[in-house]
Amino acid sequence: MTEFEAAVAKVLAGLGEGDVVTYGEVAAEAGYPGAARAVGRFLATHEGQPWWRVVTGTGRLVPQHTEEHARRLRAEGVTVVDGRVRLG
DNA sequence: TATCTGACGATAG
DNA sequence: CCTATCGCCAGAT
Repeated sequence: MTEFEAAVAKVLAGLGEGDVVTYGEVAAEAGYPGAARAVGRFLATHEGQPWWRVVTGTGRLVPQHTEEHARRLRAEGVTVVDGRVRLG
């Protein structure tokens, strides 16, 4: 577990049910602004993380995982339309 | 150390 | 709204 991973995991742990953030937000909160891709890699390689509460900067769900992603978000009360989270 | 890859992001067309 | 391209960072080989 690297410092970067620990920081990201900590930010994710702070999320609650129905809460959604972007990769950029997570990276910035973790102290690594601009490392959005690294966040995605972390979620993709590490299990046990609330990855479904993380979406792209435009509200798009995780590519190639939109089905499972949308399903999990809906389960937490998040409105998903056409593979995207309703921005409000 | 060099090179490639990916669940990203912003900009241009 | 879409796709295409470049820039970004951290990890793996």
